[in-house]
Amino acid sequence: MTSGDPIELALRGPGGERVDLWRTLISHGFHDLAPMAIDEVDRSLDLTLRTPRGMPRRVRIAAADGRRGHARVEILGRPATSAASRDAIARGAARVLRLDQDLSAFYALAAGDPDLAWVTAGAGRMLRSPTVWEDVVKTLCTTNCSWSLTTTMVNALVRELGEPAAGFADDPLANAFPTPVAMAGRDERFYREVVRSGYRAPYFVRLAELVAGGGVDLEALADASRLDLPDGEVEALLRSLPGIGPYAAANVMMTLGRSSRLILDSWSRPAYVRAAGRRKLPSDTQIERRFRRYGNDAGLAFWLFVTKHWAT
DNA sequence: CGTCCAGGTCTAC
DNA sequence: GGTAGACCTGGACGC
Repeated sequence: MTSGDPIELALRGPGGERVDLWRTLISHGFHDLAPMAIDEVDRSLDLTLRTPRGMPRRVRIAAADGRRGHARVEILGRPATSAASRDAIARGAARVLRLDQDLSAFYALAAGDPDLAWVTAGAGRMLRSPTVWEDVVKTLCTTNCSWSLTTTMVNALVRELGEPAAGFADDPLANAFPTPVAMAGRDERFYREVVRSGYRAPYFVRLAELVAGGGVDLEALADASRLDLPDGEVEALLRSLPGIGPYAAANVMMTLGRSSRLILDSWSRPAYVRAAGRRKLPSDTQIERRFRRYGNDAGLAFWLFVTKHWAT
């Protein structure tokens, strides 16, 4: 094997569960936000990963042809890399696909639910960003606005403040997502006038300063060693961040593999009504009751319930 | 042209 | 603790 060969990842969960790669890539809308880019024909996802040293690298994740149950991670732009960079890229890709998450207990429950038995074929991994920071900022960009404005804001952040990926100098939307330090270097006026973030501008400034200054360690929330931390504490920490309320906290938590909270918003509520074949919108409490049997995975069960049709 | 509202949150009662 | 009202932006509508 040379340094330019694609990296292969076995698509199996820690409990031996099946992993549906495509279903994972389209598990929620963030695959449409820069620097990620989905190709629905090729069924591949491009994204940009930082490496310990050197420029960020652009990679493409797709099914490995000829090897069932494996994903291929191709390094784009400048394929040749050091062993350390390849290792970082392999770990980054596995992290984005959530291959470390054990869904076997959830699948055991879902198998007995006629509405959700289908998920045991490999659904339920929520695509996540290379960093918790990126998922928090992007989630903030989804609050109280249309998806097109979300795209406008994220594109501006990546284009203006992200570090170019090796071999992609002419494609600013392939830049790595900006670091907290890079975002802390801009003022409220920049976020209003360039990013078009409106009243969210001061949130971006405060959030970036908080994280860049070490006041909050978001990345620790993804550490396996912190899994003993109760969901309530994680939620409280997220809710303490500027602009992060109940919806945003639940959304970030699901990317952390903490899916006890239902993501109830103006999109998911009507989606539930359609998926359940109901005529009118039930209260949030009624919806929560339907998924209570899933315990700490209630939010995941709800999300899969309302996005079932995405796969087909 | 104006009004409404999108994958909400914050502040002030 | 619960609930109005304000809040940027831009696309989709109705007039």
